[in-house]
Amino acid sequence: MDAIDRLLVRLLEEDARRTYNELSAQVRLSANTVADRVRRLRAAGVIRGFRADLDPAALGRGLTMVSDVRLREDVDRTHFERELHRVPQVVSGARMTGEYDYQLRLACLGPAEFETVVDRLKREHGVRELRSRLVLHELDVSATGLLDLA
Amino acid sequence: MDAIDRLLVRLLEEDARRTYNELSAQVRLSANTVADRVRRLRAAGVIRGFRADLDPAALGRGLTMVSDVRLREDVDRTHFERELHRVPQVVSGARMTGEYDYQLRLACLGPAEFETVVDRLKREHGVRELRSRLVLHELDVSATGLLDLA
DNA sequence: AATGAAAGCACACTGGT
DNA sequence: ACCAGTGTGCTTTCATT
Repeated sequence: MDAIDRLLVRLLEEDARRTYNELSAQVRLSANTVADRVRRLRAAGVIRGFRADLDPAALGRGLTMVSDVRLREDVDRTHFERELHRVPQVVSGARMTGEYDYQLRLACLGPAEFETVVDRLKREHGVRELRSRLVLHELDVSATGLLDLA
Repeated sequence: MDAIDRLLVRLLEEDARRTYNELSAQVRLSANTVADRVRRLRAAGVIRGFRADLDPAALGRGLTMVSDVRLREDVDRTHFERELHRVPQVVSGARMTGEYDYQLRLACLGPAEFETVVDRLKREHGVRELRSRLVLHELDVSATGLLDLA
């Protein structure tokens, strides 16, 4: 994980579809060596994968809510986590310390859909309490931050 | 934005480096047409870009905190949002409704670094109050959700 | 919008320093 | 770890429907 690896990661973070050839020109190594390095970064788990970055709004999901969630005492967390992918509006989530057990991010068509999601989480997934707020807008914080101290 | 576009988006969401050739085999159109469709999806803003998905832990940032933030009355939100990228530990953020003004996600080396970030946000960025909790682990919710109703 | 043909590139191998 | 050469496969452009 030297300076060149960090540069490669940064370039792929900007545009994951850059060719090895293009990368090689930037880092002044052969395309071959670059491909090797990228494979190593993947194998090491630094790069988890390459994803298309989608705009929920452009897909009609203009309403994003962040919901803190507390589960009922009797529900199994592992089970909750496994079953959560059945609710398509849940776009991410994390277990957290603090007053609540999880924080979920919900991308919805509108308030009506959010309402059905709330009901569903309570009815089918053992959610006891739910504290939600609306995302007004996302900040773009140029994801290069992860590399500045790595 | 028909069913084929949705399938393409899903495939690129799984692996953004799939070739047009591979995609063409999946959707039973020519590679050419697939490339056209993907370009259109980009132009339409449905696909914002292609990103390498990095593991903060593998980069040494093993401590992720979620912090709700309230700004001092006198600070300009636009300015706050523009200057935030100077704090490399801030990996994402959003303006929100509710008791707090923003929610930030902070990827830190450890508690000591988090402490310096807290101080810096208060000293340099007009943060008045900060309510933080630790991310225990992220859930993986197979990001296909955005497409199931799109 | 979709297709096929063909030129130009990029990629994965192998082998070699 | 890095590089060069080679064959194969990919992307792109253009003409066509």
